Amino acid sequence: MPELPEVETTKRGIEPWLKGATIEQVVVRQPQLRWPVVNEIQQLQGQVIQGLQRRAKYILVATDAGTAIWHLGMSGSLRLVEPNEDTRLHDHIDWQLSNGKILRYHDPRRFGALLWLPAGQAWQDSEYLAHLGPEPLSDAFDGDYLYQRSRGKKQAVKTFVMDGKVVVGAGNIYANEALFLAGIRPTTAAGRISRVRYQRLAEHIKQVLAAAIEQGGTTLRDFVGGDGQPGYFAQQLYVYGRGGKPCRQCSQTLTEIRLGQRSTVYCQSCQR
DNA sequence: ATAATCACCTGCTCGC
DNA sequence: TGCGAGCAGGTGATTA
Repeated sequence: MPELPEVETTKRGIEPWLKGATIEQVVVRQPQLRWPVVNEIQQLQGQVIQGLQRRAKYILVATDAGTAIWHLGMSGSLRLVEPNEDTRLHDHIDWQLSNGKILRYHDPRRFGALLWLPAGQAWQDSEYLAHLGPEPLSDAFDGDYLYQRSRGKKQAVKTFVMDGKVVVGAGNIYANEALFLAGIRPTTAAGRISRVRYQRLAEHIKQVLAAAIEQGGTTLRDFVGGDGQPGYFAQQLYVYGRGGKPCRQCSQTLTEIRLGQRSTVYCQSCQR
């Protein structure tokens, strides 16, 4: 489920129930995730949650003892459940909260993670976060930045913008969409795209992510009781998942290829 | 250094 | 109906 808009929506959805609550118990049923859940994670017990932050697709939970860092991987989800709700297959971690709720982590593919950063180390310096590129919705990210970073690169522009060291949050769906909206063919070498075209691309990356975050707020607002499964606003996608179907702008059949092992869809007429 | 590929893991869909 | 192949929203490690 999680691209950046889904992670942001998750963060916003759970924050009201987490902030100010005490973590009474941490239950780890399956520690073998992307990285093993360390025993030190138990230091969360008894801690008051000071607040939540998102950096890239990571959700940071701050306490006086340290910071817990969630990553949802490809199939992870976090939601609040009532204490009497039975656990299901792949419900790997629970946080029992002082307000009676349980924060429950579910992740069939186990590509996600729960990391522990002891107090005293700034999370920006964490080995998992230090190398990350700018946030796409920040002022640090714009067309000039993409232009400068891409000079001399022969890599396809799509894999370039999906590289978290360049910019975070441009996952496969939104990279496909932003490239369509910017009229740029995903296979074009990153180093051969003009400044002006990168300015358009950066704007569309911002726009498509912001719009999805806005929708996420309405589509999966209910993190208590609901099943927490978001949609991808499929009705609004121009290219992702639409290979072989007609372009919504010009009706030409959309082309689907694989780029860096990821499904890539574009319009040969609208994207040059 | 750069760019492409592999690997982690389960579940679902598709074609035979 | 069953079964293998291929694919899925991420990203660090490994290979050319």
